[in-house]
Amino acid sequence: MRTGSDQSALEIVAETPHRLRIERHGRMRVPGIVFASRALLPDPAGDESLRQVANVATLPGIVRASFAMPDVHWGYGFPIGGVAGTDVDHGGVVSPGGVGFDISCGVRLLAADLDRDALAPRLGGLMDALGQAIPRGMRRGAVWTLASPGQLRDLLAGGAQYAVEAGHGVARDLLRCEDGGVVTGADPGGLSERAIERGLGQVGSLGSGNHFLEVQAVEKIYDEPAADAFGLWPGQVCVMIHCGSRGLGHQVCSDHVRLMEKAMARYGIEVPDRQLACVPAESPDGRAYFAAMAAATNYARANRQLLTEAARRAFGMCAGARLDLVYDISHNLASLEAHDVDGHRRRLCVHRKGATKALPPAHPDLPPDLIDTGQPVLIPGTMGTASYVLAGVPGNPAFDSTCHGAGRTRSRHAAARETKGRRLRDELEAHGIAVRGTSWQGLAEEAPAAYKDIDAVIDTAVGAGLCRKAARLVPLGVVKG
DNA sequence: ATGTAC
Repeated sequence: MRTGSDQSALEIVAETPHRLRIERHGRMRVPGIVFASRALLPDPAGDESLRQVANVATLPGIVRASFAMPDVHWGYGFPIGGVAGTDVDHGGVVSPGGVGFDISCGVRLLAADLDRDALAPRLGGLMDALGQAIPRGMRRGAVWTLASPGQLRDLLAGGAQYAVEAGHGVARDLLRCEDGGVVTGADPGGLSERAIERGLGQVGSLGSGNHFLEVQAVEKIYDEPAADAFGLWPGQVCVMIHCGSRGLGHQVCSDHVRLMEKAMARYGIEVPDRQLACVPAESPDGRAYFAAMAAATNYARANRQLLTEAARRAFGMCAGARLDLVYDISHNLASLEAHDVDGHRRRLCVHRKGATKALPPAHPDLPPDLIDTGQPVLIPGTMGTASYVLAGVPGNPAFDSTCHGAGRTRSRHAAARETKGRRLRDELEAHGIAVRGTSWQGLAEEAPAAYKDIDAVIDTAVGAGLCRKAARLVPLGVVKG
């Protein structure tokens, strides 16, 4: 198989129907493992993601394999849908490209005490209210305008916990956030002035691209005990929020890529692609990135918390309904974790870029009420298609990781060329899905036709032993960034 | 993803 413009062939072996192996060659330290059938791979004519899987396999300290999830596609340096663990006690690196520009981009699911049939007559009004209440698009305001850079620094240290303490949410919300809604080790003082400036006015905003707030309904339950523990039942109305750390996270990534491009030589590191800039995780530059990434992570968590409050107000007013947090989880992060590798316990820096952590049942990091089910995993589909709630399983080969979405097959440009925004809106409305967008082009770029089949992606993730299904959700209305 | 380009 040849990939894109690069004329050197990658040797790819199908190990199982759900798993391909890219054989080691050149400077690869480990093989590439892609959890996909050949049919699910992006078109190699416009996608270099398998070449990227092989490139990641050359990084210092990488162990086990360079992994790709079933939704893999071309990204900055690392593929989106990539997972890589490096041994930090043996020179293992951290790379901003392995996290992505939208640091701690993720998904939050809220469950209403409301059945879809009861909402039906009021859905239009609710969507209007959400359309008014949810700031979105490029530089278009936010739910919470911070008073000062000092207050932003408190938020960067405190995440969703800071937001709740300031009155934006309830204590129970934090029990249902990954990491309790706040990661430790953030150094807000280490962020550039530009990052702080960009962050001040965007707390509680969706942004654009594939970010959205969707009103959904539970269509099917696959795992009753898990659904019970997550608080989900058939016909229930839910809200899914997909967004990240906005301009602040983007600036953090840019700042540290630039620093690492210069610092790499000092550590004697060479990479096959400039976009894989990295430094040892346990170096001053590596620690600085981690501390800045943690601050951006807390920003993203607070962002989703503020949007939750805006959605709650709309639901209270228009539907007389309450929204409880099911879970909040990131799919763009690096974290320090202990894993068994070749019979030894190792401290790894696990990069997940467009990949979601999926801890198995009984994992010590789970809260007590989720210990028997495993970690809830939230997978947004595309507009007009299903979304999934999954759960972690034992024996996950990819450091307890799974997919994060449907995964693009067509570029934004190609999608916008082939689909008209207005027509897409009309089609969605004809299928009973209310649309509150911001730009016709933005809508067209997110056309479902530009993505893989979410059901096929999920079935592959399950078949590969990465997760199990808990519930399937279908869209009723979408507020588009 | 992103004040869609320093």
